[in-house]
Amino acid sequence: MIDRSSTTDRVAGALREMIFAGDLAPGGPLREVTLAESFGVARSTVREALQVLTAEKLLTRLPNRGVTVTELAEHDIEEIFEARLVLESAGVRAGATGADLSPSTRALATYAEAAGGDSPLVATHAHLEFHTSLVALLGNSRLVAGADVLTADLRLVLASVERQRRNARQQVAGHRRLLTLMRAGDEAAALAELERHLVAARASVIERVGA
Amino acid sequence: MIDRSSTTDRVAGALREMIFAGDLAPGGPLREVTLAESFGVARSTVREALQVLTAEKLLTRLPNRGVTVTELAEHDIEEIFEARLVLESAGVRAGATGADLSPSTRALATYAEAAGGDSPLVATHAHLEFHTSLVALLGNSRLVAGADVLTADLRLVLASVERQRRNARQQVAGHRRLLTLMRAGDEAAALAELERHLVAARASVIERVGA
DNA sequence: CCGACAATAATTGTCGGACAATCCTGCAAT
DNA sequence: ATTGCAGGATTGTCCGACAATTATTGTCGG
Repeated sequence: MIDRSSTTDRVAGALREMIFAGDLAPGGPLREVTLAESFGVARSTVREALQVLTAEKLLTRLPNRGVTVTELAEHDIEEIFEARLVLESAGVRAGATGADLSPSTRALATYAEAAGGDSPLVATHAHLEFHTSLVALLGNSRLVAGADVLTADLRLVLASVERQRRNARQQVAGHRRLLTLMRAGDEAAALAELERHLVAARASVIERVGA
Repeated sequence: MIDRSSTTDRVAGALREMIFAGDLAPGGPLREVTLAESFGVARSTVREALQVLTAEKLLTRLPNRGVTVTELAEHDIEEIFEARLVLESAGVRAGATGADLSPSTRALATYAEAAGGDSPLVATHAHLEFHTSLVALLGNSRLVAGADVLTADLRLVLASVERQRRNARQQVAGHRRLLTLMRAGDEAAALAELERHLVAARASVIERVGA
C-alpha cells in the first residue's frame, strides 16, 4: 500500500512520537516557524498538525501564546487511573459473563513476549494494549476510543519518567490470573484483581513522577 | 466579560449550532469557499473550524473530497446508549455510596422546569445535562469529557429527528425516583432504574430515527 | 443506448507572503 | 515599586497561488 496520508497527518504523527518519546520538554513552547523550518513544510501545515494534537489533549494551546506539551499533575494521574478502572471494570464484567476472551488472550501473549525482551518501551506498549483489550471486550468502539484517550494521557505521563521495567514477569502473572478468573466467570474476584493491579500501578507511576 | 474568542472558535461554534439544530443536511458536503464567503472569513479560518468539528466527530473528513455532517446508523445509537450506561452506572454507584447529590438535584430541578416550558429543545438539553451530572458525581473530569462526547453524538442523532416532547412529565418523575434511590443508598435499585430508563430511551430514539 | 475513455471543471491540500493584534521584555519616568 | 511606553517576537487571520485529486462532462466505437 502506497502512502496516502496527508502532510499534516505525517507531521502530527512525527510530533506525537516525539512527545511520547519524551523528546519535547513538557511546558516548553513549540514555535510554529521553527517547526515549519525543521520539517520543511509551510506554517499553515504545522498549525493544522498542532491543532490535531491539541484536540487530542497532548498539546495545550494558550491563546496568542502558542502551544506547549501538556503537563499533568498528580491529580490528573489519579483521574486517569480512576477512569481506567471504570472502563476496564465494565470490560472485565463482560469478559466474566461470556464475552469472547481470545483478543485479550492474544494481547497477553504478546505482552508476555515483550516482557521477556529488552525494550521497556515496547513492553509498556504491549501492557497498555492488553488493558485496552479489556475494554474492547464490550465490543463498543466508543468506549475503546475513550480508553485510547486515557492511554495517550498515560503515555504522556510516562514520557517524562525514566522507563524501567519493574518486575514485568510478575505483572504478566497477575494479568494471567485476571484472565483465568474471567474465564471461570468469577466476576467479583476478577474485578478485585483488576482494581488491585490498577491501584498498584497508580502508586508506582505517582512515585516515579514524584522522584 | 468581553469576547476573547478567536474567529475560528466562533465559526466552529456557529457550525456546531447549525449541526445540532439540523440546519445542515447529514451527508451533504460542506464546501470551504462557500462557508468562507457566507461567514465572511478566509478559507484557512474555515478549514481550522472544520478540523475542530472533525476532531469532535461531528463532521467526517473524506480525503480530497471534503467534510460532511457525520451520519450515525442504528448500530452507533446502540453503542452510544451502552457507553452511557457504563459511565452513568459508575456515577450512580458513587451517588448511592455517599457522593454529594446536590449537583444532580439542581440539574433535575432545571429539567423539571424546562419540561413544563414549551421548548422541546431546551427540555432535551436539560435532560441530557441531568445525565451528565450523574457522571459528574464521580468528580472525574476525564469521564465527564467522555460523557460529553457521547452527548454530542446523541444530539447529532436527535438533530435529524423531529423533536417532540414525549411524556416529559413522566420522565422527570422517573429521574426523581432515581435520585431518591441514590439518596437511600440502594445501589442495586438505582442501577436498575437507570438501565430501565436508558433502554427505553434508546428504543424511543431508534424508533423515531427509523420512522 | 451503453460502456470506455479523454477532456474539462471543481475542490481540496499545501505553499508563501503579508499584516494587525497580542504578548513579552527591558527601560525610562514618576 | 509601580506605571507607562517602545520595540521585538509570535500568533491569528487574510489573501493569492498552484499542484494533486476527484467529479463531471463530452466523445467515440460498438
